[in-house]
Amino acid sequence: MQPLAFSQISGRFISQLLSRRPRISQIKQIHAQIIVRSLVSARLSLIDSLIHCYLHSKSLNSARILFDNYRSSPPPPILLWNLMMRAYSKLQHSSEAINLFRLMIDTQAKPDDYTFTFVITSCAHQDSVVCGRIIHGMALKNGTFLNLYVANSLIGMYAAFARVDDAREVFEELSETDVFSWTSLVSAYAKNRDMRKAGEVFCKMPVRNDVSWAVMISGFVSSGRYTEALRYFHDMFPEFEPNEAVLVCALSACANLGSLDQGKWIHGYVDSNPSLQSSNAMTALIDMYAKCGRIDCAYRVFDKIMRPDIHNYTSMISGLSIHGLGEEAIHVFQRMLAEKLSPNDITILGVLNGCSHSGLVQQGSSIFYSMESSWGVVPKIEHYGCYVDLLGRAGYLAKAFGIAKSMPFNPDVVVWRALLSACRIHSNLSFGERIISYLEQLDSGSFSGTNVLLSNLYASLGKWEKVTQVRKVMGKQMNPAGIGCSWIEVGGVVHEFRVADVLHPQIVEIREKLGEILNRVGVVGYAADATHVSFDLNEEDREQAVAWHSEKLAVAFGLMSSVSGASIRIMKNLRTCEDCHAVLKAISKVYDREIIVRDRARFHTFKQGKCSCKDYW
DNA sequence: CTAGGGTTAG
Repeated sequence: MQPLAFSQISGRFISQLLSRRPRISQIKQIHAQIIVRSLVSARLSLIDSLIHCYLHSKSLNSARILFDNYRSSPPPPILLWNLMMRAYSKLQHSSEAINLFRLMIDTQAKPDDYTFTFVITSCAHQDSVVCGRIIHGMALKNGTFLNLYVANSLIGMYAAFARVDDAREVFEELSETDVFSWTSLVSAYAKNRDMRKAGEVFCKMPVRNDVSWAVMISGFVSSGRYTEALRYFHDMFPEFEPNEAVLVCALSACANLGSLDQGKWIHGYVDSNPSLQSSNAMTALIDMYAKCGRIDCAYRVFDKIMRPDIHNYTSMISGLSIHGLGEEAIHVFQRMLAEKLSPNDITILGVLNGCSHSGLVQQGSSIFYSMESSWGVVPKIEHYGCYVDLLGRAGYLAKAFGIAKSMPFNPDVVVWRALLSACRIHSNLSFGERIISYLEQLDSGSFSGTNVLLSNLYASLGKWEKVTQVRKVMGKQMNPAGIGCSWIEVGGVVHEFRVADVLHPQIVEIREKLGEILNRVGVVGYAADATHVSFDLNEEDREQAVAWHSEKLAVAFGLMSSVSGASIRIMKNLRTCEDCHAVLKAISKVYDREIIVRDRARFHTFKQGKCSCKDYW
């Protein structure tokens, strides 16, 4: 810390010093000098500047103490109230900003347009819309018409709560609008998962900017419409350069689609723009590579980061975990601890997940039981779910069940499913049926995922009449669009396949190729298993449906297009069925190809007739 | 030496 030279102190000199926004250590020295030399009474505005500087250096408490002293007499100017509120809202202390607003009203100070914009922005971060509605009313009473800034923050506030009608109402009342008003309205529809309406408003916008595009792209990503997200991403060129937020969203879309080629292209774009090389972008790149099956590339991005932060570490650890590299995940976790970085709840979820899939019961248990005392992370239900999964997979069914029953949460579908899955792995029918009774009591919406597990449990025990029974129920409940969907990326284009698909333009050739594949794998002993396929079809159509199963179509297309030399990557969103597993093993052997399948968040690598994943079937 | 300082969307 450089001591300041205070030989020639005057109020004017201090005022000049403060106007240069000094660092916190210097602000404190100046503050001390103001007190020592009793400059306060001579110059009240020095206190204003001092508060300003404390806020600038994010020392809210110091600023607040000065502000509170100020409040008695004379009253602080509106500007200071506003600055305090803005600081609270910027630093995510939205409740404190609202408290201050209340205090302001109580002390008869009159809020202005700035006050309203800051406090309404804070209301957007509250749990409920109630506060925002009240303050909306006050803003209306305060002036004859709504200031554009105030109105825009109201639209943004209603957007945050997905209250499209309220947002629209404020928007319609405006006599003039700007890009903020429009973007906020688009954001309201996007938050409400209504991308059709969001798109309509987006089209009507008189002026768009990078944030408007970002809102659309992130809206598509959060409603799971990744292909459309990438289409918008491409459409924004060359009119707009994507900013960091857009790239992170686009990378997330690539990660979810397994779209490695497009992900690589974005990586190149980031590499050539130093301004885009933020921590968030690195985190998204690591995640993208990991989820596209390229843990080696993820590692390379991670290793280039000078001082990885907690988010970089978290995505690296989670990436290793979904690749079944539990030991490696723990290794990176320990490296992170050695760097004096404290894990957050997601980091711990990542490590536990890694332990779970690698059978590291000791390490996982130790992390689970010490997470609160060591790092102050209170276990959430997800952590219990992960731990139950860890114990269950390792065969400690009774212990896992005990945790599920005694944890401080009511077990949810995820926890019961983890147990049910463990019952399947360890062929424990009696435990499985007990868990099913718990699952049925939960009465929570869709049971399709549960029924898949249940039917697989019965199948693994050879109880075929039970399998048929469950499949019948499933056929009635399941959304046909949500099942049996696989996709593969070839040359930057994602090709999607469904059971009994006829939509693909090259479907005839793909079908031919599939016929050839099935003939060749028949020789090494693969026989299609009709019990796991397309339950809503009649017996007659089953034989064909077996041949048309979505993963097979994707693989056939991959072989036809010679994807990435030796390896074929398929991404899918449903559990790999036994039949698919068998055919992929056979194909990897006959065609001498490496086939990587991503099933939800897990990778299975098929190589020379074997699968890397031990715990699966 | 006083005035001015401060706004909204992902």
